[in-house]
Amino acid sequence: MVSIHDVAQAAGVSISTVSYSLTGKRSITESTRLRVEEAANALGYRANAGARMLKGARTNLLALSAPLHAGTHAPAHMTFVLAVVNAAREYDYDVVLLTQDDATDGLRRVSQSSLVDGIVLLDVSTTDERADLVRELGVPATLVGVPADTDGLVCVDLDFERSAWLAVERLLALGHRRIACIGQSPAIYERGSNFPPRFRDAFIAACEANGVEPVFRACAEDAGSVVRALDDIEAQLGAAPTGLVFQSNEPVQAMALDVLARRGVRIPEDLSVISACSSFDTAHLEPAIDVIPLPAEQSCARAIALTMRQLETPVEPHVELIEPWFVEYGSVAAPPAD
Amino acid sequence: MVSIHDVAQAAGVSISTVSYSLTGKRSITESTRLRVEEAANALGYRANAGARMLKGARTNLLALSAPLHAGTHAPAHMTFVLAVVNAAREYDYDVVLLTQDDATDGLRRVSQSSLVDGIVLLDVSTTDERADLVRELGVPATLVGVPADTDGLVCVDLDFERSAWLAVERLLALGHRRIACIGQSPAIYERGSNFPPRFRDAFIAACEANGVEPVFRACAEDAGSVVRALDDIEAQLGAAPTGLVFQSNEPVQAMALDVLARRGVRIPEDLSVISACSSFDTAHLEPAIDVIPLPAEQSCARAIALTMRQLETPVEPHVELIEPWFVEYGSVAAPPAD
DNA sequence: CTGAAAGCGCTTACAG
DNA sequence: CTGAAAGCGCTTACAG
Repeated sequence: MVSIHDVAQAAGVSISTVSYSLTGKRSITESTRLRVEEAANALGYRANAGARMLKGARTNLLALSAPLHAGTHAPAHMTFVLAVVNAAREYDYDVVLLTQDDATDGLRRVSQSSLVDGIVLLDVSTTDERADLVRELGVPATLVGVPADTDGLVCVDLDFERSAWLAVERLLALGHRRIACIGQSPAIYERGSNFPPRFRDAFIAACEANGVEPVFRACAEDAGSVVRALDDIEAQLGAAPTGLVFQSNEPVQAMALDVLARRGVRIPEDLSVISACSSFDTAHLEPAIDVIPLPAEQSCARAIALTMRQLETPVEPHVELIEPWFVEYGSVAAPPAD
Repeated sequence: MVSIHDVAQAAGVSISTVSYSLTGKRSITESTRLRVEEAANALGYRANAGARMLKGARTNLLALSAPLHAGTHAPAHMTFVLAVVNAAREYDYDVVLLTQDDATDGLRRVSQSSLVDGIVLLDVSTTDERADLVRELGVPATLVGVPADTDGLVCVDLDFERSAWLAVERLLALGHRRIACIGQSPAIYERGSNFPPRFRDAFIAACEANGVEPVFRACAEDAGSVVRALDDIEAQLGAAPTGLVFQSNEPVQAMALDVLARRGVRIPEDLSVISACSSFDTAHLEPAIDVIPLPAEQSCARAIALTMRQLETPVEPHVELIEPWFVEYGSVAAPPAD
């Protein structure tokens, strides 16, 4: 590998001049700077990563802890991983990917060996052991997701409570009174998952605050469960709902739409449908469904920005909630006249 | 961060003794070795990554180039990424994840700065610019996938030709004569994709070699296309096929099975179905479908093993094809009596 | 405006 | 069996 000495020799300057020329950390006569840059380019020089790290400077490496438990939707997960990597590149950072197998060991390893400058945690659960670890390690870190105990942590997430209210209020404003929500698989609510319970509780609260019956139904990812969920909802309401909120993964939403279509339910004439906190493209559903997006790009960009800020200066621990927004594809309208 | 000096002081030995104790690169009196290990554990010491790299030793970091073009199936992709990370951990390696945006720039950056010891490329296309880059950089590297020009490269992949033959011969052996294959989206064959054309051509060759009409139909990922593909196949054969091979992604297979079910086609009584080179779990299809798996774990484990071997000793460039195998779920039987 | 030199934290010949 | 010291390739005070 070509070293700083090679470049210095080729440019006829000292190694410190090479370093300063390339980092721009002090002013250099234009002509020599150019000479150095030419030599560096010609030789394909890049500062040795190890040497740069050693100087106690930045390693320009971030750890991304991305466990993939069963029940995590792989495409959604991939979206977040890619969003983190791309956001990190904006700050000239590369990402070391850590997976399930060694969630805490891995984080300990890469931070205690000073391999990484900071950490981003994805898919944070309510009782996430990685949260304690982050507190213990005292490394700059940002969690995407909000654990039960946020003490001392910097967290980013979509505001799921506001998302539920947004969906409910949208339907209420149009005059809907029989509304329901199809949630994630029951298992998701039983283990310490993060946002699904928060969304569910907020959905119920929003309904109650507005004097409509809160009908929420968890739903496993198979055709039978979807049919049963739809039937249960209708039974509980005593009539077909006029507004339906999905807070489930893509296959469940696709299956439910399929069942509704076969039953002759027209969207939005008979039923208004909103897909809440979805990370996939609901415009490709049949029909396209209005969505409150789960914004991977925004969440991850904020997580990276907050991590970068922690590298410069201490950041007050806090939870940053991203305001939800609505994207219309025509699946929401006034309820049918009874 | 705690340094080797802290450990040396705590254990009352020199730093070289600490180093040798921990790396095991020379024999140390049991008692002092124990004392060192205790001190190291108590202090939570890990050798500084930068310093270790600098000594010209291993960085214990691998670059994983995982571009995600449109048309790449995200879950399949995620499976490969995780398989690489997990396989690398077996060798005490961590993985720096590089994505689309800077495929070649990124590889150049991490290898020329000596950040990584080697490279693994995923999702290699026929004319992949990363192949040229690997040749140019001269870094230990393994491609998962086979580009058109494999000169000087180490590649691993499932043997797609053999997979096609395996599927065809399975059906022929049971007496099927009207067989067809539903392939990937047409766009996949037009751009320089890697294995789909290889599979298609081998499927056709296998049919012709056995004197049956080769019916291959590319198919886009929407319900209309699936219906048309099935109809076209029947038209071309002049009758319903008795054997069907999927070489498409999960949604297309699910949609096709759905259409067939609605038409009253029973599997395997009326139609034998094989899912070829699929990375997802075909046991969850309705009905479960026999599969020739696209073995992410095996491919990635081999890719890592081959990269590791290149770190020790030069490895002769070669293409290593993984022998395909068959997993039965009961979707294949003898054809119906005409 | 530029250079010589210290030092980051390791590993590993070189001594003893 | 163990230690003192060189050196990996940078960055950055310190001189001039």
